[in-house]
Amino acid sequence: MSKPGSAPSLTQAERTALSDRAMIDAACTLLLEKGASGTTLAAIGERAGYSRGLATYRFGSKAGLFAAIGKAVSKRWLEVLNVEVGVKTGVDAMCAAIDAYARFVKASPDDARIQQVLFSEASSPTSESKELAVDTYRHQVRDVMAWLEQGIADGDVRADIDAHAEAVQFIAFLCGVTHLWLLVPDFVDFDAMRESAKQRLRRHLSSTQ
Amino acid sequence: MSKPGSAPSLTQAERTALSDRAMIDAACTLLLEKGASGTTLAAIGERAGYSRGLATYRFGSKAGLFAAIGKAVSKRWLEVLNVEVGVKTGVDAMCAAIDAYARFVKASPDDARIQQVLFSEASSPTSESKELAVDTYRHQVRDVMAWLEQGIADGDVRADIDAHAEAVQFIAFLCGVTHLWLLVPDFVDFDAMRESAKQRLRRHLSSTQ
DNA sequence: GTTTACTTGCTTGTTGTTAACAAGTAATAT
DNA sequence: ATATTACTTGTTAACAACAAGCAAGTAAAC
Repeated sequence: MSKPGSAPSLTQAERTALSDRAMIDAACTLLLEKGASGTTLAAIGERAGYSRGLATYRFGSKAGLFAAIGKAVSKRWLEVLNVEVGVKTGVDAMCAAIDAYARFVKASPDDARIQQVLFSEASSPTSESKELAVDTYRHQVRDVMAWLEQGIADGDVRADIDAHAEAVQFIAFLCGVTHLWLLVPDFVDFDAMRESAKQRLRRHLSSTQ
Repeated sequence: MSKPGSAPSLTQAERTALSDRAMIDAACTLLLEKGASGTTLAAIGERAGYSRGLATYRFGSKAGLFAAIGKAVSKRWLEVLNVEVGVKTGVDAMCAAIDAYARFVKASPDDARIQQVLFSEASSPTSESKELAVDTYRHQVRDVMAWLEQGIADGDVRADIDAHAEAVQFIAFLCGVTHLWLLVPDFVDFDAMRESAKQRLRRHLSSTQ
């Protein structure tokens, strides 16, 4: 509160929060435009209105910044998922997850694109974002597995399935659809896919044919 | 045939073929070890027994070399696929494709890994290998679609499906499974997945329940 | 209330690595 | 003998990462 007038007069904590956010926003824009390897730390800092060195200074490294972005995006997706799935279990929960994902991609396509770009990098043997991707997938598979096991316990899901294998295949399906959608957008119509995928799930997993 | 003894005395064409192969082999080894971004052109040339500059000289650029590798791997996969599918159509052809893929991954895991690493890079907006990946996927979807349409014509496949959407989902499923397998190998058991996936296909697509 | 010591947010200088290209050399083909 | 070809070495520009520095802010001492 020392300088009234021109300067906004922020506390130091507010300043870092502001510049962090500005750089994350800039990084997202550049990620969508030029991809991970085409995005430079200098460009991020400068587009955010700061110097070329700030991004490294704050996030330690390029991988550190990308990890922060990946974490934020994953968090937003999990919120959408939790709202849609709620307390559902079994095939209902999986169908809700499909709807949630279609909704997420429609409402926040940039988030979906960014997650896909960052997680694709994780395929590289030395990728530093590998851990985040692996943890995310592990978590998702565990959730789906729990839905299936509860569904079996409730008698809604066939008892002769391998819950883990089915969960992995379900997550793999969503991964693959996103991958193809990002690569060839006109190929994948999420709405057309939704009903077909849900029908397939029910036919395959429901105990009540 | 001028220098008997020490030098192997090869024609120029033989020499380039030899060095090209040596560099592609070296690049594959390094790709599996360190990923695409961790692999340097200098390391490729030197591991192949040549200078740091030869890889650039021959393939024009890093992307050019990777494209050559991607093309070679895709070609080998398509050969395996064609042998397994043969003249099958409809759901039978799709089941054969699943078997072929499981066989390919088991017989040539390195090929599968390399293809996955290279195609993952294609997710990047500025990727130069994007075109190859898109073409490959387009080709595969077209094939699956043709199988489905023939199956519908023959009365083996339900006539009320969207062949294109189903084909995209089938390819997406295979992409996703590979992606997860590369990222978390102990997660994905191709053999456990095979039967389940084939059963799901039949239940979903066959006209004869 | 003013001066002094310290912290913090950010910038600029620098280094090592890398892809890409250009210029060169020596072996091969004609 | 001359031209072509296979390959190497020199060089440049871009980049990530780090270190040193600067200026604005903050708190303590007098």
